[in-house]
Amino acid sequence: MKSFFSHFKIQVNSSLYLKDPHSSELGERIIYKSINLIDELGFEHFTFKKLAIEINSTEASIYRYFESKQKLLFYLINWYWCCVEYRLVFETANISDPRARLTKAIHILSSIPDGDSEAINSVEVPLKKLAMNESIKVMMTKEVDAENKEGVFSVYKSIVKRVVEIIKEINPKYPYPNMLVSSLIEGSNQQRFFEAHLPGLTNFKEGQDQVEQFYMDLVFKVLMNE
Amino acid sequence: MKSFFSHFKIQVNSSLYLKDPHSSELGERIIYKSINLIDELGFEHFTFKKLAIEINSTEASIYRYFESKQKLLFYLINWYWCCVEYRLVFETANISDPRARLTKAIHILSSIPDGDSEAINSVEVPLKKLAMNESIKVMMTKEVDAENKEGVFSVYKSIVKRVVEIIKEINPKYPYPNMLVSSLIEGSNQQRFFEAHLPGLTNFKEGQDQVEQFYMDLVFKVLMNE
DNA sequence: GCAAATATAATAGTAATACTATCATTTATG
DNA sequence: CATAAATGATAGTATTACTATTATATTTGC
Repeated sequence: MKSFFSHFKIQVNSSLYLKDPHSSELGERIIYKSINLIDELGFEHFTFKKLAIEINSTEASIYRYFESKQKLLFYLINWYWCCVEYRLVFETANISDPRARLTKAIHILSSIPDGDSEAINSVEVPLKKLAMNESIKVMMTKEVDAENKEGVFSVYKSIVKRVVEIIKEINPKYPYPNMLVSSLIEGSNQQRFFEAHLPGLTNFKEGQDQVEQFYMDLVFKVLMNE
Repeated sequence: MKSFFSHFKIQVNSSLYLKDPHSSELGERIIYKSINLIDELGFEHFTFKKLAIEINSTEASIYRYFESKQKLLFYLINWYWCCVEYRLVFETANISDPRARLTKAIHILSSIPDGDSEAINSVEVPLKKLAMNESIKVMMTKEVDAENKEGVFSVYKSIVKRVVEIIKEINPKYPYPNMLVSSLIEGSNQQRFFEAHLPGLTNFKEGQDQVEQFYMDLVFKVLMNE
């Protein structure tokens, strides 16, 4: 159990920072404040200058922690992915029925966690919102291959792999488990964006989590054996 | 039939340009060259300055046609959406079986068209690649609500609506047709990006269009009545 | 408690970006 | 051929995404 815990100590890939932001008070101010500020401005309008003003510091100081705003966003997204993997492991650990485990996994991947009862820390919910609205912009770039080589996507891949394993228990013949999981993760983020801004592309209903229900229905139907 | 054709004369929403690029030779050089250049550099590294050099013109001249590079990209994406709607209407027009019509629609939405036999013009294929890799970056921004009000998404919504109608013929009780279609459109683009750069998230197989097959399988299973 | 190391702040500077403005020149049109 | 319209050439601004330098705090090791 020891190696298990050490794996889940929320430790973001060190290629994403120049200096560990958790190692100092300024570092913590940088990451905590950037979550709000990116959310507020949108990543395009977010700058280190604006962040520096918010935390009463300077651009130069922030650059000692992160080499670019893209890396900072990747850091935050990785932090979120670490939260998700943690929950995925612990919340499915003692469920023996693979279908119940998959239900739990779909919930974790597609819903916005309840801050009080589900989130493992105070930033999981705001991080989820960041990942939802901004992550795809730093993923779908020309730099993706270089970043992949640095290991930026290892946690993400590990999450997909874990859920794929559950799917294989339920229907080992299903030919597209990886695509099903990755399209669920990214698709649910996008559907929530659409719900908020382009509801005509969705089947929005007040007071119901249509996104989670949509994917719950979809995944189980797709895995049905004929 | 006349009003039909006039609807499909590839006419991109006029809120997207200051001066119609199809009205002059320079305008056409701008849009044709920008397709290649955005694809080559990625939208983040694409600038009007670089485009101006490529077409032997100036930044100022390009700004007479498009108020920003975002609007230019939206213009190109809308152009692509117009191609897709055109094909969607004409290629399904005389198919009576709704399942065969849906098969065709999924093909049009999820595949990369064959330049010789399928594309309706010389830019559909490069436009598809642009839409695939870059569209989400201008869609998921803080400006989306303003752009939506200007009608930038009307063709996109119309495409979704057309496919939703087919789905309703096949299974009128299915509760999430809009989400199914919009997740298919965006998801297939992303899955193709993953295939190329993060194949571990997919079920890539040499020589097969796994993306189209994945969605073909998925949509029909999801629409099955119990 | 003090020196040395380290972290941060303050400031300055650069090249590129995303524009706007002005004016001269070319090209199309009536 | 005159006039308008389109384009080119040039310049300029504010912002961005950094890098570099030096001064001032703050921490730590002895």
